[in-house]
Amino acid sequence: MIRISFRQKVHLAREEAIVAAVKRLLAEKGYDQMTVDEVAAEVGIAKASLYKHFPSKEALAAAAMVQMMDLALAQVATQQALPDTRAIDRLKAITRWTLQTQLAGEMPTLPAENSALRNALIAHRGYMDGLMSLSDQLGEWIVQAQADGALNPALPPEAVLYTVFARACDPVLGFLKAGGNYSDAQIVEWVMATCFDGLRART
Amino acid sequence: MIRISFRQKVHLAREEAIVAAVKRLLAEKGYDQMTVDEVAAEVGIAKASLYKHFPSKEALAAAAMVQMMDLALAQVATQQALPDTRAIDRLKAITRWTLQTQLAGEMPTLPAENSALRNALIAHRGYMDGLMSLSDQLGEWIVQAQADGALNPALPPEAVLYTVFARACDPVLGFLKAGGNYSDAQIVEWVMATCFDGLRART
DNA sequence: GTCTATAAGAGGATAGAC
DNA sequence: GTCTATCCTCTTATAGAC
Repeated sequence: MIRISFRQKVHLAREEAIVAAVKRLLAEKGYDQMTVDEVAAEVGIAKASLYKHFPSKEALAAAAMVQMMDLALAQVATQQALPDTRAIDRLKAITRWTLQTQLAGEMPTLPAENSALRNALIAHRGYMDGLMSLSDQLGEWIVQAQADGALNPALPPEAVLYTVFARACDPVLGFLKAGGNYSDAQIVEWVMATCFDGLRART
Repeated sequence: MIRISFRQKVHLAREEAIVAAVKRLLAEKGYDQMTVDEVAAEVGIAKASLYKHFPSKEALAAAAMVQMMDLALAQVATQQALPDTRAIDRLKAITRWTLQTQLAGEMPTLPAENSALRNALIAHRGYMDGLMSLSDQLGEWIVQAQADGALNPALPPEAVLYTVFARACDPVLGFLKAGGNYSDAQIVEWVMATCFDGLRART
């Protein structure tokens, strides 16, 4: 029993190492430019061994995306647990976490419109469940924040939701960071400001 | 002489057809997923003939990007020619054109962080000249609009510039369009609103 | 389950006839 | 300059020994 349990632990640890490598490479290069050879090299095992754990490159990427989804849901749960917090502040907290994660190079790029990965994710139950759950939760906060008069009520909640999601792949972060003139914290605050307050001056 | 001129016209017309096909495919699938075979098929010529006009896939894409840059510069010139127009309104007009173009499926996706295309573009004089010119012009408007009290003066002009550029690949447009519930015009106005006025309610 | 070696195929680029 | 046919590299995926 102990021996099997130990093997399972090793097995799980290896899979976690694989997913961690995929997450990093996905964030760095995107799905198309990430090769399975690179993943194997980064983990330090042979490519054929990778395929014993995951049946395809798509499955590899999907596992990484599911883990990101879980992290996002954990952030939501954290906000949920805070009492007496306004919906708008919860939304901002999630958005800030998203920006910080992307800036740290730990946010796998979301699949572009017509990626092969997109189809794999749509067919992936765990990922879609997470996405629905996340959308539902954020949707509630959005409606609440609009009722509170904190969010522009003229925008459909759907549009607000997508705008928050899109921060996960906002290229502005990378552009500003590439300049090298600003701290990560400063960049995050500026993008938060453009997102929630807009470019126009507030009177 | 006439014969040569005629041949040149045919040559130019063919190259324009090629670039048009590339622009469309680039907008539809992105650089990585666009194949040279597809381009040749869409133009209706053999792949080897394509390579008589452009030496590589990168050059093909660069030509399309240069044409988009020229279109953007033409929009800027149009705004420039309008007398008595506020800088903020010129910026908004350019942004709106960008959104409309993307929504119409005519905006080649900008190269992601580490694309092979990105390096080709950085080495491309015509593209970089256009980009500089565009940045300078928009930069002037941004500074002017901040001085007018129309744009948030706390944001570095750089951040505003990148935020406007990023509208060219904003996934929110595609998400909202995929829902099928809203007109293109409505979608554009909502994204314009989130961009300039932000998500928060204006008091 | 890990490895080495290799199949299978896509896709960028070119040779050479016309 | 256009075509057909081909080359060659890269990449996903698998076979088969251990």
